Amino acid sequence: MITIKELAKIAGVSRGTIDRVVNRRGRVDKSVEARISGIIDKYGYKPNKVARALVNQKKLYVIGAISASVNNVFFRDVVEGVRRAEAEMKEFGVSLRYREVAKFSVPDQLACIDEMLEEGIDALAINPINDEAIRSRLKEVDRRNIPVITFNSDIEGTDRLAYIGCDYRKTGRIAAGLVAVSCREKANIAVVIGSMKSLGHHLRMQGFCDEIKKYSGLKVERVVEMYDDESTSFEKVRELLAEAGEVDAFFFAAGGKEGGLRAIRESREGNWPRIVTVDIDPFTTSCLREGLVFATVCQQPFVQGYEPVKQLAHCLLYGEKPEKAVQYTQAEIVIRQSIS
Amino acid sequence: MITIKELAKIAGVSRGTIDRVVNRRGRVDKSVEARISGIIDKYGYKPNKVARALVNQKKLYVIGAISASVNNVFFRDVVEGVRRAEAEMKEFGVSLRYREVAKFSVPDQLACIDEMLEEGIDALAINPINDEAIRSRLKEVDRRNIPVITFNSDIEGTDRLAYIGCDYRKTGRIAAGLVAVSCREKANIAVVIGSMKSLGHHLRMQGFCDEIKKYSGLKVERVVEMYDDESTSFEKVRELLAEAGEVDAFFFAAGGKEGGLRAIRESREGNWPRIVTVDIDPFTTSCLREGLVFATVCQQPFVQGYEPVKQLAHCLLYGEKPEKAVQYTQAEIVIRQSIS
DNA sequence: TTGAAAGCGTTACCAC
DNA sequence: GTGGTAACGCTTTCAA
Repeated sequence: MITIKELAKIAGVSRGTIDRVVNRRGRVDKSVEARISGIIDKYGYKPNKVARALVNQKKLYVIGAISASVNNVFFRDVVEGVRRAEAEMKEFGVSLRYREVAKFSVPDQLACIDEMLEEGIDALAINPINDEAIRSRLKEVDRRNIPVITFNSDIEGTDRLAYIGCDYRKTGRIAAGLVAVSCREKANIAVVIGSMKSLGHHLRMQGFCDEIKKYSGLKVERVVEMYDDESTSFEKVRELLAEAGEVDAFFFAAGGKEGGLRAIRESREGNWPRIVTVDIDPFTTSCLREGLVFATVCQQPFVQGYEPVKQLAHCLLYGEKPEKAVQYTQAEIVIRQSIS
Repeated sequence: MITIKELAKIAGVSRGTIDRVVNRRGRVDKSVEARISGIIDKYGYKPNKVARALVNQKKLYVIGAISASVNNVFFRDVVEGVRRAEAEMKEFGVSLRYREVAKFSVPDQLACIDEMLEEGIDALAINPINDEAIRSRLKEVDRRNIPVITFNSDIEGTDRLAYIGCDYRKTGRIAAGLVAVSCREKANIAVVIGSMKSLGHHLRMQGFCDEIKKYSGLKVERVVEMYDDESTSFEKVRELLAEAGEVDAFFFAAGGKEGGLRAIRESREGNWPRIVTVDIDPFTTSCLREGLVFATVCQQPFVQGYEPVKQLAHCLLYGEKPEKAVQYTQAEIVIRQSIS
């Protein structure tokens, strides 16, 4: 590994000049710059990360993190991941500014971004609402040379360094596979979803339906929206059960499944339909334990909190950009025996 | 974060002396040592990892890695993990010496350890055979102050820093859960295992049987050993099918499942029993695709290669010991929809 | 047993 | 534009 010092001797210039070229700081003569660039390539010089980190420790970096969620049990694990990354990076002079905003409020999220910008952040991890105003604000963030990583849900048309989160369509397909395994012959299936307008939910449902079609005998008979609301979920599922009484399997494709699950539990004791959900929380865990839910497909919420912060820190500290722009978290199948 | 320099000033000694105390290098007056230890605690001094790494880069560390396996498909992913860690740590002056030895040959493994010891290694990652001779040799390794991490299988009675690998019993339990989901009412189950004498296989079977017992109607009727040999596997499974013809589900609890699966595929076209396996390889993947195998429980082979090397490197570079002595890899359920 | 000083590879700053 | 030098926090070496 060649060092900046050796390179300087070879090029017959000072380390300062090499440094300016390597880090594109400007104030270097065009011709000199070209010559040095050549030498850098020739010798394959790569700045030493450790030495770089040592000097950079003096700086105090602030990473902003914004979750679009309040009181969502899913985000507890995300926060844990964020905190873990924070703890690990603390000794390298990286600190964190974490904030949660209401799930679907564009103005809130906008205000939050502005606030952070004002307070001063060096990088941003955000679970963005896929909205025009947010998009243009994130472009502004990028213009200020603040690196951005999105997590949990993505937003098109910005220069975010990476998206780290669920492959929604795949989650749906896997859920379908699980339902299929548990229903040998024929089955009527109901899908309970948050909102058709949510891109993630929509993709999940598509993946699910596409896959179910491959099994003759299986049919998605009903799709119910419950707007992430427990009581709506409860009511709609109860209606569904009363109506025909012929639902053999359920797929709960979003949060807010508690209401619906309670409705099922109450309605037909002992003779439950086959149920697959997404994500896990204490309630789902108890449902797995008692056998009401037989599988749930999770999306590594911890990783969704941990990785964005970690990768942004590495970006600030060592100038390392994420290798992959789209990093899907694993679609983890959890059954009763997986827990504890 | 207080530095060694400041501490030296406070204690009224030189940095050298602090360094000697912190790193237990000896040659420090007893009373001085006690006093300085007190100050270190009081100010909560922790050596700066980055600075430490910077100086230590001059050193060239060698990590030895030994897998007990030749031509095993499973270990391809392990090797990938090892290589990845190697690549990442290379720039920090860590190099790797990787070797594979025949699966059950104690003399081979012993010879391999000795060889490495002679060539000179600074740390050892090993997939040990659980044997008395190996155990005592690993104790010798420890006596030489060479940190050891075991992976894939553990060995009792040594001072290995950590074990990183599968929770065999849990894998068995999860497999049982999957079989149970797919067999609604009654079912006769056959378990195909490598060898009862292998601790891992044994635990897996126990976990499986314990869990199956919880489902009335399900019964483990037969357990077959095939000694990790494809043709034995083929023959024994064929016999089994011919014999009674009443096996509703199979659990292949070890590698060498290819023979057995072929036997099933040939025997009853279209009307296959429910099959769960462990681990994944191209053959298993194709079985998942065609629907012969409906689920396989994997154990993150990549992680089993990556983490030991990475953690040993951190140990050498920063003096960081693994936080947990037993690090189970995730028991990952894979179905057709999980792949590609 | 202890201290002083050099050095690791980088960045930042101040002259020129 | 460019060069020289100090500094980051630690380990190592040599001298006392």
